[in-house]
Amino acid sequence: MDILAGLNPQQRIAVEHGQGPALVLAGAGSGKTRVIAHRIAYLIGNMAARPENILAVTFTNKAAREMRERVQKIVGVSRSAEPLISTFHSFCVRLLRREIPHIGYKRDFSIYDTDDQKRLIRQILDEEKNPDLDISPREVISRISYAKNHGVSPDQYTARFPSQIADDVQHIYGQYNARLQQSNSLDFDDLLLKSVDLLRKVPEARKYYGDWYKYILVDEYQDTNRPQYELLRLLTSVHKNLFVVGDEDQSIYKFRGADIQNILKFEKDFPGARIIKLEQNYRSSQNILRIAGAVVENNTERKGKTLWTENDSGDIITCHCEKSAREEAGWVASRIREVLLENPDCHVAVLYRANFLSRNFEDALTEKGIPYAVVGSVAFFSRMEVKDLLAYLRIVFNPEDDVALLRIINTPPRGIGNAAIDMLTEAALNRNLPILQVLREKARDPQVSRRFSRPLLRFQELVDKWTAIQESSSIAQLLEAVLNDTQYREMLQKQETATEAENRMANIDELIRAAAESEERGETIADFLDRASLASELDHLDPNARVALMTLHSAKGLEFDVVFLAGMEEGLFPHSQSMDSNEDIEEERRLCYVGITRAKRKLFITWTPFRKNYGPEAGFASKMSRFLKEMPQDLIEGLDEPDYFDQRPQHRSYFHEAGARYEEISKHKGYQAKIREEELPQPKTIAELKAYLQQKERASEAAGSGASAGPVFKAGMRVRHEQFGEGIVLSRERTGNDIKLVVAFSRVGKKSLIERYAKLKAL
DNA sequence: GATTTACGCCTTTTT
DNA sequence: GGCGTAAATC
Repeated sequence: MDILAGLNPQQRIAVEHGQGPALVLAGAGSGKTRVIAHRIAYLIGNMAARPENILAVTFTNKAAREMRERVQKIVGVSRSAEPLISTFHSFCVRLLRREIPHIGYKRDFSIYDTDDQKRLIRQILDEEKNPDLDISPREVISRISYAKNHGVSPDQYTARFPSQIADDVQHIYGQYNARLQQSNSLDFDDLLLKSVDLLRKVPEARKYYGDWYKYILVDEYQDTNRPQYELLRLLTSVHKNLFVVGDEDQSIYKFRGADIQNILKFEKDFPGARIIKLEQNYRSSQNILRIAGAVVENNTERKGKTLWTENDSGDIITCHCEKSAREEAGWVASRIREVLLENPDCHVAVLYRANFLSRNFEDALTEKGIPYAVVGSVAFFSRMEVKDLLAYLRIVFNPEDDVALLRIINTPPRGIGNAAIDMLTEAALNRNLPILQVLREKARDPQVSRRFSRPLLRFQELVDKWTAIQESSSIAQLLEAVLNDTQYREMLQKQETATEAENRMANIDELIRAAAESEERGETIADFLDRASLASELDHLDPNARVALMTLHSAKGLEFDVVFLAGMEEGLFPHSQSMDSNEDIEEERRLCYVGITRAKRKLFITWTPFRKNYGPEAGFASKMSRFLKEMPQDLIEGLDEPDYFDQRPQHRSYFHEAGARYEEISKHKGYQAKIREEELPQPKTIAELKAYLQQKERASEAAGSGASAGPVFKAGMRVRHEQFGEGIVLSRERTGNDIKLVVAFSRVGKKSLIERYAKLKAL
């Protein structure tokens, strides 16, 4: 196969680029994967590069796999060396499994995913025993990750990111890092950081790998973060052959530390870099490209390129507004049915801003009998039973992995209760030892009562047994041994409903199959665990699925004949938490651009003013997304806001009210913002809204008055509860948006109740 | 120690 | 409104 055949002039220039750094600015659908694949082939075929000296980095496993297949198609499958095509994270794991002893870890380190991180953080928070420490593990994790990605160590934290909780975060951050190291474990961020660390601190390693990888190619360069950038710098310090492909208009991972500046100032970072723009789009119709371009043009943080295509102008874009999220989903499902009836081979995607939106679409599609695949709901490797079994493998593989140990120490129940676990963790903490080692001691300690030590000893013997057979048996066999010895399946049958247990057993079988397959490929237990840690749901997307449901983020890099962009409302898209700064809005806009440009032939956009929040309705009507208004209006049909009253006579009362509320409330500018802030419990009318706000003001004067009409309870009052009977109010205080009452009932004693829900009667 | 009940958090996006 | 973990209860 001729490597250069079928390439357009710009693609060809990129593929034929010689030595030195190069930046390919590739718009959506302009063939960037193609360019990388062909360049790899070109390096091997025309520049006499040895395949094993080539490293290509992608962001997802799926992209890596596809790249590998494409390269093989062009150069043919060679039995000798192949170029290394992998994600940043798996490249780092590979590097570290060989070299990490240089920086004080053991080769069989564990990888902690978000769930493991959360467990560790929670453990640390518990040990602090400090009631003033009021931070959620989630918050801590995201702050630690942010710090790590910006090269800020625990001792620099307060100085670099001052805030009210900085001291607490700094302390926990330090603890967290120490505990990770003690458990011989790395989190996702560490995989990159420790790789950088290694190459910095160990000149021989830097020289070796820098020299080894003569050509490095990076896909989706706009999404690289700082550690990734540093890693690339170190790896290219010898040959300087860094070839990156990216599109600043598709940079959507700022929240994960991606720095759009990496692509914007590439020429500064790598002097003499050649810049190549790919502007011809092969994917979408002209109309789709025009609206995509019109949206992203509103951004300032971009280099600017204009996509063009030889494709037809195509269909007009269809916008549709429904009266509820359910009906929005129903409408989408109906259109999908039409599309599939017309062309059964059509690939359709429903794209949304946040995962929780998938539910309505799943229901609607199921109702209409349309098969679909969801990306990113509950990932296979994060299912409870799968994680349990992997934790067993981890503890055999890395006996210092405390998080894995604590996960399964009493699952299934084996008589090691909370008291025993507390004793072990405390001793381990005091003596800086892995919990398993302390457990070994306590299991044989004559001072420990039999009641505690016997189960410990039995558990230890099991672990020893598995460790012993690990040498001689396959991963699948080891898993079977664990399942038998622990009676894990029996536990599921006992604890779960029949269908649930069956489901989980099927997952276990699937895991064993995956283990067997992994072994067939010649992988070790470490490879298998690494794969499980770094796998993502996207990797399992069935390419034959006609209808795919996923977030806009997951959709990057994919294409579909027909795309539905759902939930196009202010507050959802752009998301309310990304509306404060222009920088955030620009990222949301890029996300919108990504969504639009996934479509090849036809784009539908839907929204609803009356989406439910957590169950209750939002309490105000959402407005159409500003991004809709940025699109050329002549290319879209159905943009006008419909009249709800006439369309739905059968729901007249409800929608009359909702519609009236919408119109009236939107006239009162400023109220909307206020409602948002205070999370008003559903104002039904403007009068009620005003009453609420007035009452609120009075309340702030005379601190602590009630939120809604009705009797106001005070300490000392006698009250009656439907279930608990009569009692006396002891105290009344505000907690968040609610009023909490503590009432002493004569029959059932002291209870705390939420005033709004308790249905108390004054006596 | 297991089963039941309460509450708290969630809904931004992920390797 | 729903799920998972933490406390309360048996």
